[in-house]
Amino acid sequence: MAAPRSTVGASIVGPTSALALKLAAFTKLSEDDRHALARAITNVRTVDARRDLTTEGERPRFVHVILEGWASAYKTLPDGKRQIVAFFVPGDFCDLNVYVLRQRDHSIGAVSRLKVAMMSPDEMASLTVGRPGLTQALWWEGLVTAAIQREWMLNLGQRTARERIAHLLIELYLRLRTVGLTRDGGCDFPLTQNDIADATGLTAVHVNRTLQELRREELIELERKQLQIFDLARMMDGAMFNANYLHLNREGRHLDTNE
Amino acid sequence: MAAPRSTVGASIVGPTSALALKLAAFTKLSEDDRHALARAITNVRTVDARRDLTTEGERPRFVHVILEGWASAYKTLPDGKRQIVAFFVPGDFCDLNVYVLRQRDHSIGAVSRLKVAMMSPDEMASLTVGRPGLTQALWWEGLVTAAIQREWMLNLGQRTARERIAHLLIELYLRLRTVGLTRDGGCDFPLTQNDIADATGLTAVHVNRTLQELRREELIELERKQLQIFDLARMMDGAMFNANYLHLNREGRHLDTNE
DNA sequence: CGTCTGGTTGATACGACTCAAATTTGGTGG
DNA sequence: CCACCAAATTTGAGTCGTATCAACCAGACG
Repeated sequence: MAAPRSTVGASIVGPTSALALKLAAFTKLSEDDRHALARAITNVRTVDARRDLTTEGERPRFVHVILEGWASAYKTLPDGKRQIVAFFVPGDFCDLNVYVLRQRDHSIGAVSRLKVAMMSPDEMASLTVGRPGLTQALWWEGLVTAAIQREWMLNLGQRTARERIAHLLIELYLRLRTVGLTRDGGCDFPLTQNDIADATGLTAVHVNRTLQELRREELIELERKQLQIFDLARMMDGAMFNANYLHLNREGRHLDTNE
Repeated sequence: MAAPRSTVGASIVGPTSALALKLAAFTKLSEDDRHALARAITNVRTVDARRDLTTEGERPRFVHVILEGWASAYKTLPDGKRQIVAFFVPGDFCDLNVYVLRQRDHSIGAVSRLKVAMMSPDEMASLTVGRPGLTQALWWEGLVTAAIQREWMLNLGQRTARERIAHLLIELYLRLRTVGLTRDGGCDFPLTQNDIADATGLTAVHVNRTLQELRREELIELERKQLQIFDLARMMDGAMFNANYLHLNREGRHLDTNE
């Protein structure tokens, strides 16, 4: 799998934003597409770590795109149990098209300090009209989000604790890699063991012991919010990880612009 | 919550198809919208129970709409474990927009004998062009499908066996009710205990014992593929069921046509 | 320098799994 | 209509993975 070059200097809003890099994993965007994306990022908001961006029940007015930091989408039960249903990293849309619905059925919280772009329905519309490549790329983004959700169900329902955790680490590592946020085998990893527990349906205690196991076997290193994966192949094997669901192999290459 | 009237005589393809009934839970479609939907159902395929409609890895060429019967979407692991990630009942799209992707990341199987309509990308496009109400209704359908997936994650990750199973039964009952396929408290229910197990991340043995418990408490009756829910309120309570995520309260009523 | 959040450890409990076998149901052909 | 078979459901006994509860520790921060 061809990893994008590490792009340390990539601008947040420029034509090589995380979003543009991510969409490039689907199809080669035109110069115009990339500039339209960059221009669409006007309304930027900063959110402190552990603050909520939006909460369940709210009326959705904007679509959010992560520019910096990590966010999580979660649902809670009356008895206080909490399930994280998605993580969002730079380049991800939190909720494509939601403004069609009257109320949100989940909350979105900042895992680390966030910079997010807020886009109105109108802005989204003017971004896509007359840009079929970009439109399809955005559809792709939505479909991949749904595919990730399906894989998480497989994770929650069928994998063991160890497999679930390993799977999550790998997924996030690969997603960060496509937007240039890894450097050889490692990446920022702001999740607490509690976050991992809420995402995998385990308890924090069990997550702790399982992480120790992965460390003991020298598969990973994880401390001070830094993750290092020493042997990706062995990790993927142990987690029964199949990257198909991320659809990162330029599946829209027939739409590539050749400029 | 206003349940649609039972529509025993509703035609499969007419303007009161299950699909049209379902979309009406979002917005009142125009005469033209409903006829366009009816006309779009041309390529109908019948699939025997327990046969696959499409399989993982395949190139998606069509979008499927269920006209009759139930289907499931599932993923399997190399060690043979299987997770059902969705059930589809009449009026449901199996995979809105999938043709944007090069390969499917999950399979779709017939639970019972199926009638499905197959629609090409072109047909979908000509269905929506110039019909903003219908377009938004289809977006809504996609968003609700995603919302259901999130709720299932909450189910898999945080609820007990008993809650998971009760939740699944209620969800399917309510979904069938919006397309007129229930009659006072009961509905067809073609899932085997094995299917329920694969959808809830439990074993069939445990599903069996849990169903017995629900029966013993006179909450439900389930035999010969017929489900009866005796006390929906108590069931919803016991499952911590919150119907918000189904977005059935005509959230698109501002788009209603007044003809 | 105390406080707080996140991480670690130990002991114990239980919900759900496993394996194995029996029973019932539904469908099929004679 | 009955005999037969496969699929689905049910039952029992024993086990295990993960949860629970309760301390304790380390580093970050005001």
